[in-house]
Amino acid sequence: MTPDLPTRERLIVTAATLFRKQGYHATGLAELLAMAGVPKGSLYHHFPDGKADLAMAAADWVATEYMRIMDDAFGPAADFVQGATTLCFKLAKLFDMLEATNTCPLTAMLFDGPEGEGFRAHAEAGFQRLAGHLARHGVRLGLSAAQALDKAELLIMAIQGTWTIARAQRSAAALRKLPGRLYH
Amino acid sequence: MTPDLPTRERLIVTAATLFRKQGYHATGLAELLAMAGVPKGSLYHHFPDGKADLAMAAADWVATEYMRIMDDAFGPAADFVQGATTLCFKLAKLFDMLEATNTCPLTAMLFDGPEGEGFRAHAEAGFQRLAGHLARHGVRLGLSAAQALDKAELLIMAIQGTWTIARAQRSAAALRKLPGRLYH
DNA sequence: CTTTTATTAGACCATTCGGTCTAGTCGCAT
DNA sequence: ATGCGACTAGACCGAATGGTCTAATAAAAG
Repeated sequence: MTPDLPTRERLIVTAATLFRKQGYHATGLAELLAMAGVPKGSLYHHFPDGKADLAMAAADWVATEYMRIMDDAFGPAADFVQGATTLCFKLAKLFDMLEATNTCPLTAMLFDGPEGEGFRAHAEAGFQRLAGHLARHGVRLGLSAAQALDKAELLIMAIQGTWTIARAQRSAAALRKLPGRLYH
Repeated sequence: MTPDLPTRERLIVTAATLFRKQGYHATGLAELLAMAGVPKGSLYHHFPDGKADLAMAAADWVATEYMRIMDDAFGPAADFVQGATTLCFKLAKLFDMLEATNTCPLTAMLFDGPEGEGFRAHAEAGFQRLAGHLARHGVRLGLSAAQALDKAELLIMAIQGTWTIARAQRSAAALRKLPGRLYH
């Protein structure tokens, strides 16, 4: 799993991968540690609160990755719709690369995570950050602040739901159809 | 929990409730049985394959419920957009009633369930059934078959993603805003 | 009433869960 | 070289997991 990253990073990436594929509760620590090639002691050294702590870090990592993909898609775009279209196709490609087994990065962290208010708030903040980031692209491309946030939030929500269906169907087709359906 | 239903039904309803609130893997059999007031023996009598078997039945039950709500919303509607708007508001009300802790009925069964191909296929079929059902309303309201399916699938996907966000935000506001965003 | 089938009841089991804890190892500053 | 802090290693733990099994009970049929 992901060659010679520092232990801490390797744990985060492995956790993100596994949580996205199976969910938080379906992933055992033993499985996670085996895949990361890291002993238990190291986990609790880097993440004193264990699995829940790791989930926080994984959520952050995943959100950052997501923002990077957004930038790649919207950077060269001439308008919001074009950026959104590129984003959907990029995600469809990612979906295929992950062999259709992974869930939407966002959904994984919003749906299934450690119990308790702490993580919920963290996940909500993560979504807010993502939406804000995407909205900024909208503004840059000429939308009003309100319009941009509206379009950004709708797009993220739609992608989330669509990805979930796409996984059940084992096909990225729904993701590729999304822009056409959303902006006819 | 839901007074004097036959044991089998009580198990299904309790399972659907719990899976929707916490997910499949986060729900223990002990918890489930305690809430349903049913001993273990009865579970394995009615559902020989145990938890996974019960999850199938719960998924079916939830899909049927969802279709009933769709009918309530689209039955009196004059066009698709009106029906969709009513549906979103009905779901928002349901969301509030469940104290914002539950996930979208569909998402729960698509995201987190028993391992193995069997359940995935079952969940996919459930979505297909739902989309087909909703599309039939669309056709009845004047859309072409292709248009109706497009709009039905998009609506269901958007609701799914939106509900997930709504839960993270502990507010049904996003669900109520959805129709306006989707159909400007 | 007697027999038979459907259902309930829960003790019991192996396994796995997340988490703790004590040794030991490594790199680096002195 | 020595001492120190960061990190690794994995044995170990109690609790909880899903699942099995036998005995008791209820309901229906003869």
